[in-house]
Amino acid sequence: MHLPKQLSLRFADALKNLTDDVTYASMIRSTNDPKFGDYQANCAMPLSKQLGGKKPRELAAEIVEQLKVDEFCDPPEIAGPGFINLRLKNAFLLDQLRAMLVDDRCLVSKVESPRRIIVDFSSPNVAKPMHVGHIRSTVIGDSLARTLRFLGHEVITDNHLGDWGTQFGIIIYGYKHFGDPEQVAKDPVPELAKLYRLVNQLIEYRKAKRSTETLAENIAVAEVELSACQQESESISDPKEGKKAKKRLASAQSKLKSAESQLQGANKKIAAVESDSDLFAKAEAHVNVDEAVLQETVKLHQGDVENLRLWEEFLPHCKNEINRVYDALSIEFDHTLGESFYHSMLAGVVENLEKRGLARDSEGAVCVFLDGFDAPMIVQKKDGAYLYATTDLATLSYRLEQFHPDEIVYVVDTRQSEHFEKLFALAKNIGMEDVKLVHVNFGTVLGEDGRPMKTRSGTLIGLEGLLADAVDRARQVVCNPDRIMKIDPPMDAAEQSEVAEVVGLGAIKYADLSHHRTSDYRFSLDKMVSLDGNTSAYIQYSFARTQGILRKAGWSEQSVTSIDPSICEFTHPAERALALLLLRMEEALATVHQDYAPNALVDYLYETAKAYAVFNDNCHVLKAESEEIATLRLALVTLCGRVLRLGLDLLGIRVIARM
RNA sequence: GCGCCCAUAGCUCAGCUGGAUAGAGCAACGGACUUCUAAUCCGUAGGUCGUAGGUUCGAAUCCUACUGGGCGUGCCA
Repeated sequence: MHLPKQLSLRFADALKNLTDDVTYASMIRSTNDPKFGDYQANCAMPLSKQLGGKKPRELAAEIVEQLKVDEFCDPPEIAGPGFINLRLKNAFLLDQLRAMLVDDRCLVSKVESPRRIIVDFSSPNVAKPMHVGHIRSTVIGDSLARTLRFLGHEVITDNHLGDWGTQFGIIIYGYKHFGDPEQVAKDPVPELAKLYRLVNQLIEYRKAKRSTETLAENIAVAEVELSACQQESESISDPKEGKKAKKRLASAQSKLKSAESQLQGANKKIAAVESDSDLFAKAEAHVNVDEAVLQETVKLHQGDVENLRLWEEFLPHCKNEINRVYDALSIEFDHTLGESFYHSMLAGVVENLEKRGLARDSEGAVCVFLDGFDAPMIVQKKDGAYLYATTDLATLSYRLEQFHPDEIVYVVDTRQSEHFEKLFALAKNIGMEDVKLVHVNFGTVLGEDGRPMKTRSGTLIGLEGLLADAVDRARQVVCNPDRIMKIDPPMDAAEQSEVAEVVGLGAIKYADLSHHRTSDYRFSLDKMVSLDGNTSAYIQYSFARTQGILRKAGWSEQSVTSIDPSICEFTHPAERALALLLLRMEEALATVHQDYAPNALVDYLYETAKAYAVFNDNCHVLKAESEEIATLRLALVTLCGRVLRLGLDLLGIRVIARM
């Protein structure tokens, strides 16, 4: 049941003598103050302007005259400049609750025309240590896939694993030069991670060494520029010119600052290596490490026997590593077709582009130049290696052939926006027009200091450790003796562990999903597991309370199937407020789909849980004024539990019966 | 240089295709537990929605300029 949609159909009828434009009929939204009813129609004001002459309030009166909503609403009221306020009839709300009790979809209807949608998400680079930044794509993508599927679409999930890139060149190089085969065989995952970090550090060191001279020059240039700007701004008397000079001065200052911090960063990397004699010796012995790593990668791609063997040996271990994280997060994929899967198709992609005259040689690389973009899309490097653009093109055509999707959703970091703009533009150029391609971008995870957490720099908290931390924190709260003694029958250790896990993992997912996907957000473990405020624990706790009441009342969820027929009114505003929210699940899910934004569902669940808390405080079930009223309240409790569980499930978050 | 994104309460963030008095949470202060689980609820306080213009009945939302920050910008992904 999507109430605004139902109402807008009625408005479309009422407006048909005034306009053909259906957008007016759809201008219905929920009110932000109950005194204006439940929903408001805002069409009268813009329409009066469109039609000219007629006053908005008069037009509103005319619309109301034509409007037939009496089975849903009390008589509409006109307010303010021309708002039409709609208040749902209590009898209607109660009918809907009764219908909802015998509907396992919480009255959320399936879409009329299901689409086949591929959701491409998570896609980590295996062999690189995973950190908190990787969790966004995974959690957002999983939630979108679940939601779209529930809405009735045919969803195919695919984890486009980075299993064929430079990181394997790094590991192979590390293994060949620094690896201890016995150690690696015994304890592959941490050993390989160690090798990755070591070689990466050597590469960074080389880069830093090479860059210091240029960086120093940059600083010198910036200093000269700055002093010139200073002199200039002092000598100018004209206020307008002075302002401009001031601006130039500020710009020069920030340029200098940025150059200095770059040099500082480089020096830090250098010092880290040179202060460690063993590391320094390695760095000296591997002066060409970056070039050599690329060579290893090229050899792998060209089918070098040794490198291919190592890749085959290492890959399963790398997959195990990330699969442990997926297991912990209860995330599954229909397909895991990594980059390596497409390797044999890449040459064909480039050939095809060349044949069509879309790609051509430029500075030794094969490039596609697209209208509206300065930089080309490089599909083959001058050393012959392919790039992610090539793989993405191969992946796209494979998916079209294999799955015939109506839509492909890429849940990928917003920093890759330009790449996807190019990819989508090129797809259009080569005739892939029938499929809707969507880049569901998301913002950066920031550290506590507000700086972006970058993949390649600094020490990062491992993802697995982070999940364990969250569960531990949750356990401390769950096992708080003061609380746990109140629970009857007592929780045994196994149940406590279960609760800790569900709450801890839920906290991490919820924290991510509660922010709008496009905004950067500040990652704070303390906050998300604090279990105060807008957190998963609050929703999970609300759910547990619904189950507690059912238990106490001696009812199972399935056995609550009706509200006493004599009930035709609410007995408390909190009952009505909760009932209305329970009927708005579909609205929330529609927004999730429309904007590919799970935070709309989070907001809805939080609102609903808050309404439930108020209801809980004011409306006693077991001590209700009459048995009939008890049936209404029991129904609300049951339905609220179902809505919260369903909503959390669509976020990929589990619930427990008590906590 | 060019392109994209962001700027909302002390802090972290919402704010739906423009709608009525801009909302939560945290932190602060004051209340409510012989409880269907107080991991809760009620109340108080906190804002020139970065600045300046524009569009109109009406702007946090759309347009322009500016300020400040982030990201990207030919051979990583």
